[in-house]
Amino acid sequence: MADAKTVDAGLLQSRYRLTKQRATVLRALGDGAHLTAEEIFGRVRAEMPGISLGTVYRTLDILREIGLVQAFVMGTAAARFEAALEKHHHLVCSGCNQLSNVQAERLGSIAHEIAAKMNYDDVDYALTIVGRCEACRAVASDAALHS
Amino acid sequence: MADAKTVDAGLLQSRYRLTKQRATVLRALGDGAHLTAEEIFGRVRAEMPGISLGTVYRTLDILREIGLVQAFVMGTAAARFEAALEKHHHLVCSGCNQLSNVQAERLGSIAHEIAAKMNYDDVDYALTIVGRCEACRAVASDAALHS
DNA sequence: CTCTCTGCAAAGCATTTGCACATTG
DNA sequence: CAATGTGCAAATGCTTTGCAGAGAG
Repeated sequence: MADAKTVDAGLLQSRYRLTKQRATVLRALGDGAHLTAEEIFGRVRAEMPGISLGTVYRTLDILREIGLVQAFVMGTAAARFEAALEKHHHLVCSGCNQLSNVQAERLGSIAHEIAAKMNYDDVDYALTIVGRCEACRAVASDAALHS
Repeated sequence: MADAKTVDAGLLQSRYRLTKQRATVLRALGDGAHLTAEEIFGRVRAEMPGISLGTVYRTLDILREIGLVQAFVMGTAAARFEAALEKHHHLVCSGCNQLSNVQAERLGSIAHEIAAKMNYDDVDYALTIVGRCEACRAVASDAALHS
């Protein structure tokens, strides 16, 4: 959905300017990680020491608006951002908050059906699955033994 | 999933005490509304003027832990809470943030399949559909005409 | 050259928390 | 009574914003 080439093109085609900061923020998400704004700030600062956290937030907001970045809002903790590659959903561990990407092709028709029934258009959808990962399960049963 | 009776029972069976504040907060959500903590605070204060917002937050947290309340985290805005009645999902308007409940029975098997594949247990899932409601669509096309 | 963007630092806001007193079971 | 819960108010932490100077097209 957005490879290295479409990244800059995406900005150029939008009403936004292509600046070093924006390109760098996008590159920071290039490895598909789910990062907080602060973590992105850290990565970006490595090659652009003068950048400010405010700019990172502003940039992420723009990139999200254009569709190049996807945000995942955690409960209380900081939101996590990732490059919008292919459509996917999220599996979160209730114990350690580990975030994984998962596919769910069959979802599209379900979501669109529901939206149509309610007379909504411009439809998008996101499935979040919450569960306990293997590691956290181990820790939990371990704790039970020692109590 | 939680009618008037199970409400108090839920608290009693838990490791938490049944206090007036907790019962009142639960009652405030009795009509199925999606309310922010501040709005709940307003409702509760009507019949319990001395209650504090901090207590509302603490109570909502407990009720969520017990499973009597479901929280829906909006992007930047305040989270919205509702009584956990039957399993359902959310349809949000991207224009006005109107939040509606929708059913999606077919989702369960999909979510569990995915979680199982990743070796997660204790699975829950939530589908959020985002779209533009009829009213906002009308406003948008209206604005286009006048530009 | 003009319009947009950025850095900086301060503000905003939802939510959390420490502490002393009140309540519950 | 002992353990929990509550009110109050201050603190926290993520995110946003106003402003003046810098940079893109």
